Amino acid sequence: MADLASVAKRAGVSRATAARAFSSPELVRDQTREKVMAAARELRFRPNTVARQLRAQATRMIGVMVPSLDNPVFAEQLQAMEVAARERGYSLLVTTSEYDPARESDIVESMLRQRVDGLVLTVADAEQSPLLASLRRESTPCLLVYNPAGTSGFPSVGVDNRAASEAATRHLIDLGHTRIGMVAGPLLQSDRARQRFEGYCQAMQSARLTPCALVEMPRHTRAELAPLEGQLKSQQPLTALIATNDLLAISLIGELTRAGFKVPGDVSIMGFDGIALGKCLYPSLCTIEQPRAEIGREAVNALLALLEGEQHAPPLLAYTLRDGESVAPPVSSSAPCPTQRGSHHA
Amino acid sequence: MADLASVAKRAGVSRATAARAFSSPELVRDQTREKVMAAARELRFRPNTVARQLRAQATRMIGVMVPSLDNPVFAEQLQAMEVAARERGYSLLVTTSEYDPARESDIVESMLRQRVDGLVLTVADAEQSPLLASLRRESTPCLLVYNPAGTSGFPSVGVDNRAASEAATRHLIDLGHTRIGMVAGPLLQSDRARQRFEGYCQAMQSARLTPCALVEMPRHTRAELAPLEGQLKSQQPLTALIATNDLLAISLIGELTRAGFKVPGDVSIMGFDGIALGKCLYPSLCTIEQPRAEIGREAVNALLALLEGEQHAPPLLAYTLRDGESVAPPVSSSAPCPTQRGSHHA
DNA sequence: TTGTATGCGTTATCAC
DNA sequence: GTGATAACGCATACAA
Repeated sequence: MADLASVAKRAGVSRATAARAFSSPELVRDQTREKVMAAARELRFRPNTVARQLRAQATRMIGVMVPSLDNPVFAEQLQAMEVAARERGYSLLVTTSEYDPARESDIVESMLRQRVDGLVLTVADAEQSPLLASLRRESTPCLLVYNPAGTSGFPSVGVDNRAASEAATRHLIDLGHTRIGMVAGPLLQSDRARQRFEGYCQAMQSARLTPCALVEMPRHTRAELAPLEGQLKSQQPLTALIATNDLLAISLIGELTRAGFKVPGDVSIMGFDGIALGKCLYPSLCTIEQPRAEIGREAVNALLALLEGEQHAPPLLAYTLRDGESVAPPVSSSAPCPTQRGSHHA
Repeated sequence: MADLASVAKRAGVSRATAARAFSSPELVRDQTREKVMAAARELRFRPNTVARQLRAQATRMIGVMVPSLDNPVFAEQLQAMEVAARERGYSLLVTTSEYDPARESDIVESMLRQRVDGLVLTVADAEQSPLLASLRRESTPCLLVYNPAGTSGFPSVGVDNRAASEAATRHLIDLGHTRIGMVAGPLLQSDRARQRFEGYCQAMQSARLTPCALVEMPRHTRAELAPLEGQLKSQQPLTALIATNDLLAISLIGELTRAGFKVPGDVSIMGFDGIALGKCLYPSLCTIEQPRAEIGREAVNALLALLEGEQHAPPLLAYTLRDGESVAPPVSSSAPCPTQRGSHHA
């Protein structure tokens, strides 16, 4: 491919002038610039970003690592990041970690070798992460997304998971539920799942209710009924469940309905994340909505601010309790309803 | 950041030797290599990929452009691509076009400047694309995903949309449906939506049934009932609908149910794409499953084959008809249902 | 306003 | 086995 030198020769100017015609057109006489551009067109010249990156010691690339793109929460955030980054002239190098610490480290190492200008990461557990520990010794700016800031030392973009989960739980309590459980993915592997459980416990205790043990599902995006059997079929069955993410909640509704339970008649289901699809279902998913797009945009903005040396600590973003048809007051056990249950509700 | 020169100095060897210690260790004496590695560790040296890319005239980066990450179909494909690419030492530069031709062109131009080794694109309409036309003049290998190969001149990875849609329609016909409609996103903007409509018409005609006009939704990921009112409330209402993508199908089920229709009792709904979530719902989504992960992997493989000069034309991949609870035989119209509904819904 | 010269960090070629 | 050197394509300090 043609390079600046050949363009310069063809235009009858020096390499420096040809270069300027592209990177600082205002420094070059109109007529000269036109000559250069014409030559460039004829040669189908295309500036080589790699060379520019090497020369400039900056890539205008952001390294992004998310656990998985199979969860719309991350895909929706990434979608917003890409738009925001492109607007400001940055590109995204995108990777997925599958929550695997070894992969996390490999990925970040390769991104650092690629000399990305900054990193936007979502790790399994920010508190326990050896990766983040070693990253603190690097000079590449780094931002966490969804991970609570905690003690990691890195700024973080996201909502207050604990408070949000507490609000979700309180919402159910306010509706009259007393036997509320929480369902999570495997291993409680993520810091946010842990915080969400804490928020739940907090809300229960504040209402003088007894938190149930966390129910762990074998996969973090698809629910099964087996681990819940006991609590659903007991004398005092749970009347509401909170899932630590929407995918879990949605599949829980599916499984419960298939098994003959009414949602929300027999059991109310609440999600967490606010993925777009939740609004389109019937019953629509009642959930804590994290502003995924705003999180993505703010991650880009905050990172670029860091790059420019500002100490712009990103604020906690606001979550929203999105009401939905998957939640209703519990059917009063004192008034066993015959045919119906809350046909609608608020 | 430390460079090879400083590592070399510290190790008491030449730059060339230091470089060899990394890129071709076998060419260097064990003892020398150890010295180099030690120096590298002490200086926290990290090879600069950008310099290597410039020198090698190859980036080991693949430029990926999808319409949107808000549709799990693309996110799931991308997830698989990322894993496959990483396995083979490649990175992904990811962009979203929002189906906007101007954006498509900008994006590809910037990726070519970045000297990606190859492109994997999903465009709105491969037949009509000026972008693809101009891309044919470039030497960068390019692969289409989901777009039918058609006349674009580029190899393409995906399923036979026409045949798949025909199979979907036939499935409904075989169940006894005769009044079947198709629902699509706005503008029929995508070549695959068009093919899917053709497949539907083909199947209808083969069965001596009359295809209905395509129903266009204002958004391509969320259905509304208004455009369907006529066909659902007529004397001879439709008994089955095929959506051109799963998100549309799922939201259609939601809206219909909310409006008092039974799915599949009153109307059967069939999707297209096979996103993972469809299996978790109740009713589970009957759909044409495209092998998203396989498509992603095969896209990477086929592109890398192209890079190595092989003329590995990727084969059409197999779709699957995934059965689901959203589809059932039509209720015999000779037995008009009394209790009927349609009580609400706009 | 334009030209000259140099360096960004690596690797490949050629000697030794 | 190892060292010296050039080249990848661009942008800038400095001189004219």
